[in-house]
Amino acid sequence: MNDGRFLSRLPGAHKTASGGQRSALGFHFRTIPMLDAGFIRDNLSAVKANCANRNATPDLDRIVALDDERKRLQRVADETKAKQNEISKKFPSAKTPEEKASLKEESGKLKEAVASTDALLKQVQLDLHAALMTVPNMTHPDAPVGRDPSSNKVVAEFGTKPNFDFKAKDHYDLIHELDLADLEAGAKVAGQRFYYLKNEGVLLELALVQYAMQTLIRHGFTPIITPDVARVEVLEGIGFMPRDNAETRQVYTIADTDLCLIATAEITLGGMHRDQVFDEADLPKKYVGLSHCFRTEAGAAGRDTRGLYRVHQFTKVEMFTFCTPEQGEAIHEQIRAIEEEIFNGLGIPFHVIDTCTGDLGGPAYRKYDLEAWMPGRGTAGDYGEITSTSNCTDFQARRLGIRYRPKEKKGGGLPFVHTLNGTAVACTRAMIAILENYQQADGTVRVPEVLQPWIGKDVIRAKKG
RNA sequence: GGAGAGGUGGCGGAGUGGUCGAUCGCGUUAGUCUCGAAAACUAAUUUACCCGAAAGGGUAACGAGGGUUCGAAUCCCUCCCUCUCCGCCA
Repeated sequence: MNDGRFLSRLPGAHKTASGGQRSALGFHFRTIPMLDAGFIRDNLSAVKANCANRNATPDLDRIVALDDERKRLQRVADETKAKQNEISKKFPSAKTPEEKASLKEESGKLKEAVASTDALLKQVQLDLHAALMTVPNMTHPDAPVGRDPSSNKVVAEFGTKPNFDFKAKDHYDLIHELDLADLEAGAKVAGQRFYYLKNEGVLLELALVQYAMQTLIRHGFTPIITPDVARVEVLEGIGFMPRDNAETRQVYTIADTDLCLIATAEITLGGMHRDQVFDEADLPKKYVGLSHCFRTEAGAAGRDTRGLYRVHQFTKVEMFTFCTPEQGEAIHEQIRAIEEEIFNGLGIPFHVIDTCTGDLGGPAYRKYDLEAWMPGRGTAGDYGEITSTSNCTDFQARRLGIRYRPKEKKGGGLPFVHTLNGTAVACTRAMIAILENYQQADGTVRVPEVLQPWIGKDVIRAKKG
């Protein structure tokens, strides 16, 4: 799904809870950006080209200049502090009051110098940080280049579109006729785009969750149920912008707290290991998380208003892995293969999209979407997104401070892990695909075989009366 | 929500104003020994940033932020978190 994440400027100073990256000033950044200034400096033309492909316009030259200034100020501050430390060391051996007084005076002057340099340094660090936050991830060389979704590339197709000898209904009609959900009650109680599931609608959701969980457990993923809320800084670490103004913000914030309702378990799964250092031997870590997802759908006014396609709350089973850079691409392919397995197992026709540069969003290095054929969508059926899997390389890990200790220590600091995520099942979208593809001429809907054990029947019929 | 106790390196746990980036134990890694392993012994073992080709040097960090001081893990203030007990509750 389109998570609605995008890059924008972060407000500069904000207090941190704990952890995070520490500068020489002791000042804490809540997050650090995907690309560090050194990388940008060394690869300036490549980064510029990448930003152009991604419709991003960070001021890269300014970043390099700010980094120069940062280094200069850091050196000045460090040297002054070194002098100050020397004076302190002399103090215990100072005998006379005069000696002590003169040491105090000297130290006092240095103290002022340090304070002013530190203030400048802090501002430069804030500016640099803010500028770096606007730089998107680099892009996989094989990802299609293009400005908008029209450049997305279909890389695989699975299943066969149903050939109905009747007029296909859309899921909205099926839900009402079979009494699987109550959208009116949802609107009355919580507002437009909320819903109650009912009857087999409930069983369908639970069955999808079970089916997805069981499949992922079979693939060695650790099952997790996560909180449905998370701190603002975790959202930012994952790449969301919860501090945006209310008109553009994609997530709900909880009044009088620094918490948000999560838009995906990617947030809570990714945040689970923030500020940690893994041993390389423990990687990859593969999780499958269940959560509710809440989205404001800002900017989607008037789109997909019918039925369950675009709602403010839904249930989702999400894959998330922490791994080494070397493992990342293979795991991305594995996650995509699992998504294909899940929807092939459900008997849903779908194709796979390799997302183009302009449509990637900030964190993703490469992204595949599965789009299911939905016979009731549009006038004669259309594809609708059902899953999405991204390789975020170290973009999120940098912001969340997640590193690993390599088996062979190479010197030069600990590398960041790579993170990948992918939808196993987003219940409402999967439900739409099932209802519309499995409908029959008599208005009933067959139950996909793999879900029957949990639903206890093979056909969903209209209720009597 | 109330009361109390705590937050130190991968883990455990010392340390109450300077010689502490931090005793010690465990773990991990390497070496010795061994046919091999274990045990024992020896050594290494936090991280970020800056300078440097490197060797090496500098700065910072003991939950977070601020304060006192020539000097703070250590004293003061604020906040966060964890644990125990009580209350409430699915």
